[in-house]
Amino acid sequence: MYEPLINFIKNHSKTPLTDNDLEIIKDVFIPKKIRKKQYFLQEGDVCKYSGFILKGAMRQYTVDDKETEHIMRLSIENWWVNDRESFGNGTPSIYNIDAWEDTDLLVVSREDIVKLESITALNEMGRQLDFNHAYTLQRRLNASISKLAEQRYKEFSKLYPEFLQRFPQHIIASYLGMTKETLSRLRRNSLRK
Amino acid sequence: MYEPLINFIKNHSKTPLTDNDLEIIKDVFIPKKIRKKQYFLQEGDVCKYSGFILKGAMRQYTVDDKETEHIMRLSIENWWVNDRESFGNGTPSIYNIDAWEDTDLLVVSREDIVKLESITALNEMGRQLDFNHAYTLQRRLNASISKLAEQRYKEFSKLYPEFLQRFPQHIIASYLGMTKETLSRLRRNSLRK
DNA sequence: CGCGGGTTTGATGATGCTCAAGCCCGGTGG
DNA sequence: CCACCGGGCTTGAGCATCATCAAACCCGCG
Repeated sequence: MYEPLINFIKNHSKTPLTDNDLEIIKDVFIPKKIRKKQYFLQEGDVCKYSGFILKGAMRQYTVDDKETEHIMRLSIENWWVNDRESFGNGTPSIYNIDAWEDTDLLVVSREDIVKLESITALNEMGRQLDFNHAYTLQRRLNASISKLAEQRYKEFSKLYPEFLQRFPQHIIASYLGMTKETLSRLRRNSLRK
Repeated sequence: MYEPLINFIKNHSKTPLTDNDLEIIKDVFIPKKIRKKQYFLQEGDVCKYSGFILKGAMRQYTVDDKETEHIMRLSIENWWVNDRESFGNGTPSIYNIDAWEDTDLLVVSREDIVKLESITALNEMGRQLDFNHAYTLQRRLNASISKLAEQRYKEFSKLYPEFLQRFPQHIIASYLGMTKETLSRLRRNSLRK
């Protein structure tokens, strides 16, 4: 059950994991199940857990004054879920995170995170993830500012084909910063060509 | 001359700097002047330097097929300039960075960065900066996806009043993902109220 | 004085949003 | 087995927001 997590850590750090590290990890990461539509984190709460997805799919989003959801992040197997900022600083989150499918996680709590500080590989992985995250956001922001809806969709399809399978179109549309209608029309037009 | 940099590091880490650390820093960070309009980094090149601004103002941007510039980041005194991704990985950058005003920097080269690895405070600072960066991008992306031009401008003015002084409106407009005309009209309308 | 860079204004049009309706499909319960 | 329902997808009409293009203006500076 811990295999996927262990592998992920190995793939995202140079430093190998000692047996002792493994002990700690298995001790600190706890299995957790979340049913479809259940919240992992609600706006206004502090993000108490950071989770690694073993199976399932989740989404992170804000809700505006018109009750419209804006998807900030989608996660499936072998991805992490949390609000880095809230989890890191203990401040209330502005995001909601919920399960789009029934999901199995391995989670660490904020309190237990100190127990992991001695593990070099995990620190490296953390840096790597922050780095990737910033990079992804930068690309997305750039696309959002400088590209048309159709180009954004094309880039997305190339980059994350798995997501197209897992999430319905209205979710993808929101992730891309457009309405489901626009996405629908745009796909029809692409097909015609 | 190294004061601002030293202070910045102190303010962004818990670990104090030893005398030896200071030695290394003064050895590795080199003063550099960049004249207005000169490039610090050009699209396609590897970002060889990471710089800390002592005085001046710089901008980071992409240029699209219509020759339009899209500002990704603005920096003034006590900010860093670099393309984190290119500098970190040695890959060609997709960004341009140039000086908007005559600028004084302290720069580290990619080769010299290893000499800083032993300095705990700098590592902490690095994490902190990546973290802040990701957080800023997330807020910006969220705004870009879910808010109207006027709200984006208002948030920006509150968050970065210094920038309004330092950069002309067409730069701010580009940073906010709108045209200078839109920004101009929007300001007129806000005043009327 | 003329020039360059920045800002403003107006007219027009593209892009994408809103709202409303209909369709499709799989699941549920009578 | 069928009726119904909910969720998702599509389509159309009208509209808001914002971009584009072109012109004029403003002002500091050589």
